[in-house]
Amino acid sequence: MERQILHVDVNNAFLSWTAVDMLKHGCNLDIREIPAVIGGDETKRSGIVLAKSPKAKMFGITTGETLYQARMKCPGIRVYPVNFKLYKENSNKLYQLLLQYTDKIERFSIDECFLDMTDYLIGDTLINKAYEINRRVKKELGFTVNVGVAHNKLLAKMASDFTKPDRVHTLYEEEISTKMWQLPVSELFMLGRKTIPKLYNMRIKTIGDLAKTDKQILIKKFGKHGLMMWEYANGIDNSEVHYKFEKPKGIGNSTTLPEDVTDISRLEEILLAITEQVTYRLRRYDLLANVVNVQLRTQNFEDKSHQRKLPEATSNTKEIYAEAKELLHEMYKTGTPIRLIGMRVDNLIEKDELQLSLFSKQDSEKQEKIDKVVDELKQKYGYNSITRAGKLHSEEKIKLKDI
DNA sequence: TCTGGGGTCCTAGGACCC
DNA sequence: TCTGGGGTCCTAGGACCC
Repeated sequence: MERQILHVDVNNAFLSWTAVDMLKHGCNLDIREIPAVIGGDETKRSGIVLAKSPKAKMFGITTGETLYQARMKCPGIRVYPVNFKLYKENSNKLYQLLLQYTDKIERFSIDECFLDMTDYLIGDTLINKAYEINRRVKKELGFTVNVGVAHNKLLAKMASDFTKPDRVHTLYEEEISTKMWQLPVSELFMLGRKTIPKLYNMRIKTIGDLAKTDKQILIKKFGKHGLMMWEYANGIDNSEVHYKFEKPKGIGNSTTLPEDVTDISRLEEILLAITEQVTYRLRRYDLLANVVNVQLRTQNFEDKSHQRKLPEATSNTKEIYAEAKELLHEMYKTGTPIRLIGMRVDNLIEKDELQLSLFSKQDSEKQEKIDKVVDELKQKYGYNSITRAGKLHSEEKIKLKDI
C-alpha cells in the first residue's frame, strides 16, 4: 500500500527561533527581515555562520562559511549568538504540535521531522494536512515551516527543499521528471562536495542525468553509494519512518581550543573534562561503551583519530579516561600545535546486557557508586556543580556546556 | 577575529582463524 | 610447498547529514 509521508522543515531554524524569542521579549526588530546570521564565537575560534536570514542569503552568505567571509559579502551584517537551549525548546514545541497529527514521527534533526500519515487520514487528504500544519505552526508557534508531501521520505524531503519559506510542495511519482530532474545534481540528498565533481566529470549535471545513467556503472564506480544515488535520483526509497525513540550508537564531545596547545599535560586536563561529560551522558542513557576514540586536529586542520576496544564494556569515568589518555599519548607528536581535541565512545550496549564475572563485578560496583554520587549531584545542581579539583584551572578557560 | 560540534554509515587493510 | 581464500574482528579515516 502506498505510504503517506510528510517532511516538516523549519525555515532558517536557528535564526527564526531567535527572532521569535527576541520579539517575545519586547524587541521591535524582526531579524528575519534584515541581513542577519546566527554565528559562533570568533574569540573562541568558532566563528562560522550557523543560520542566515533570506536577506543575508541574497548577499551570497552561506551556512558554514566564516563570519569574516560573511562580513566581506555584507559589511552591515548583524550577528546573533547561538542558544541551543532555545532551539531545543522550540523543537519540542513543534514536535508536540505534530503529535496531534500522528504518533509516527521521526525527529530527523533538531529542526526536521518525518511524519507517517498513512493510518491517519480518515476523511482527509495528505495535502490538506500539510497545509493545516503549515498554518498552525505559523499561528501558534510564530515561525514558519516548509512541508514536503510525498509517498516516501526521500521525495518528501526533496519537496520541502523546493521554494522557501512558508510553503507546501508535493512530489508524487508522476511529478519527479518535471519537478526534480531539472535540478542540479548537487541538490540531491546525500550527494556532497566530494561526489559532485566526480559526477561532473561523468557529464552528470542534473538529477535527471543521474537518474538516466546506467545503474551498473554507478555501482561499479561508487559501490553502495552508487546504487543509493541512482535510486534517489529515480525517487526510490523504501526506508521507514523511525518513530520509536532510539538510544544513540555513539556519544562524543570535542572542543576547539581558544589557542593552539602544545603542552600534553594541558591536553590531558582538557581530555579529562571532556571524558567526564561524555561518560556522564553515557550513564544517563544506561549504556556502556565498548570502544574509546580520541580525536586531534592540528593547527593545519589535519585530523587524526585513534580508537581502542575495551577489555570489557564500561561507563566508568576512570576506566575510560585511562584508555583515552593512552590513546592521546600514542598519537600525539611532541610539539605539534593542537587546535581541537575530542573523545567519543562507540559500540554502546545496554547496561543490563553485560554479564560480569564475580571478580570484575566487585570492582566495577565500587566504581559505579562513585560515578553515581557525582551524577546525582550534577543532575540536581547542574552539570558544572561538581568539578575535579585539579581541573578548576582548565574550567576557567574551557567553558563547558550545561547539559 | 579564517575554517563548529554532534552524529551515522561505509570502506579498506591488516590480523587471525580455519 | 607451486605462495589459496573465506569469514570475522579490529582500526583509521572519510563522506555525508543538520
